[in-house]
Amino acid sequence: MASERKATADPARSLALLWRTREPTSRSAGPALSVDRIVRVAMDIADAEGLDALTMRRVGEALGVGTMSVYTYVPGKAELVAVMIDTAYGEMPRPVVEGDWRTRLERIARDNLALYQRHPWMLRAETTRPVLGPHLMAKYDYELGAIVDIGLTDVEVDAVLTLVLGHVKSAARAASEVVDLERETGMTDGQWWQSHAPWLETFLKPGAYPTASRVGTAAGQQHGAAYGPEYAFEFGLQRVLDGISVVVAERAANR
Amino acid sequence: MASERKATADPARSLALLWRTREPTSRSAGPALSVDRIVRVAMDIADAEGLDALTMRRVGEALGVGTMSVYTYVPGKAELVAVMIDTAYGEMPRPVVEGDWRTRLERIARDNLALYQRHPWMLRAETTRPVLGPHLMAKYDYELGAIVDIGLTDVEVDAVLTLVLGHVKSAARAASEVVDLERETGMTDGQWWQSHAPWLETFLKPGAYPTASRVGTAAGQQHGAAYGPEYAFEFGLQRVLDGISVVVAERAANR
DNA sequence: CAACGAGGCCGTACGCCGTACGACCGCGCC
DNA sequence: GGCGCGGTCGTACGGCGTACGGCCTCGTTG
Repeated sequence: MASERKATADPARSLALLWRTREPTSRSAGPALSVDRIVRVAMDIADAEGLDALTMRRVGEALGVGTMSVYTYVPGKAELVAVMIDTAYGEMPRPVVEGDWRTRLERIARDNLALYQRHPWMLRAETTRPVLGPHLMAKYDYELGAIVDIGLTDVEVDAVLTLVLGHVKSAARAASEVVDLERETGMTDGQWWQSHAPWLETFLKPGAYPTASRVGTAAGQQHGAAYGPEYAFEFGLQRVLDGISVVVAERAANR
Repeated sequence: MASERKATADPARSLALLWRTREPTSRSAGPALSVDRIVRVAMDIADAEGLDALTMRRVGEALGVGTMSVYTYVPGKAELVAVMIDTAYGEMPRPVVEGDWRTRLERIARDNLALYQRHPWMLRAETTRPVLGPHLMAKYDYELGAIVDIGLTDVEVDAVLTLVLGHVKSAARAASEVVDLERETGMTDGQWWQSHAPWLETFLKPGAYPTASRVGTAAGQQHGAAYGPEYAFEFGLQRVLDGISVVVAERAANR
């Protein structure tokens, strides 16, 4: 539990960490640790085993160092996760994409999905307030740049991006949950359904919830698993882009 | 951390709990506790103070009972949260709404938003696999019923609902994060920005990220806070519904 | 060249958490 | 009247994040 929330009374410290403001040590042999080494190791752990496996003890261990040494460089776990998030944003490509806004926005959606697939722990990290690191800024700037000129107001442009990124996160979360529950239980999604279905039928009065049964079954058969996260992503993304097209076209007509 | 994931090796037990299959005790004086009392108290705690404040010790205390007594009725915390979720679904209205599908779907979105506002902890509870309780089934059936007849396939109908509910959850989460960080830090969103902005400007090279700065400022000024969760909800909802309209119209034309 | 002080390192300990285990106890049933 | 069982719960264990204070090392200074 305890959450990844920052208790952070001190914005200066948190931001300095994110932006790596740090006078280099004058010592000849530099310190054994660094924020970057810590972050790299922490991301490796979280990528491989999930956020729950990321403990401060574990990080120290992986670095061959005492647990508390980590605290020399990072005020606490919440701040560590914040730096990890900003670092992950920094890994994203920011290509200049040819084509219309829809192509560009779709590309942004797919890049964000890929990010979440590479770092599923980002979906569970609760940030409450934006991280405000340099890479988030760069990402935000880049993504806005792809759609600033589509004829909407600045406020609307921001809302469009929020909408698309929100959809990506939703879909990514659904997909990720399937994956890591399989890891935890050792059962595939299909096996899980097969083990629950007989019991569920016991409780369910026959004929109850006809719509739910029919649609649920149809959806379950269509996709291999009971839920088709990739389908949900694609379908939803096209709907969202269609919806954005409607306003864009409206504005173009009224100009 | 430790997450609200169910370790649940035993589907029978979990489902029996959800569906309240329990032969009434023959004892004269019934037991002091019950699943319902536990769930009610737990929801009160979570509603008032958030999921982090919901501990088994706390639940026992609120019931005037030893911590471990709770485990007589509930296999563990994860299952407790699952029952809480299903119970919350049971509270939702399921009116027969007059009007077209868009009206009905919009109503569903607003009802779900209201649910999350009443029980923000639902946004943090990680369920990985659907809860499969009676009230979730009823909710799913009801919501599908509002849109089964719009001319899409069953699979698409399911995807439409997933899309809309996903948007609601995204927006609700954004709104909730603002609220409970204010509670935690004792600062409003505006105050938080004011305390961070000067530091951020220190790090930011002037002229860097022009688009982000302009759009971010515009969005910040438009809404009272730096982020306008209600606006994001409304804007996104209309876009999503517009997008759905496009397919619906397409199908109607091709029929 | 010796003394100092600061910065990096980290062992120990505290207060939380979820929950396994086994003891106690009072009631309904044979 | 004795038994068994369901409800209750005290204690304890292993894990977590992290506060605190000591130690050791090394560049700096007199």
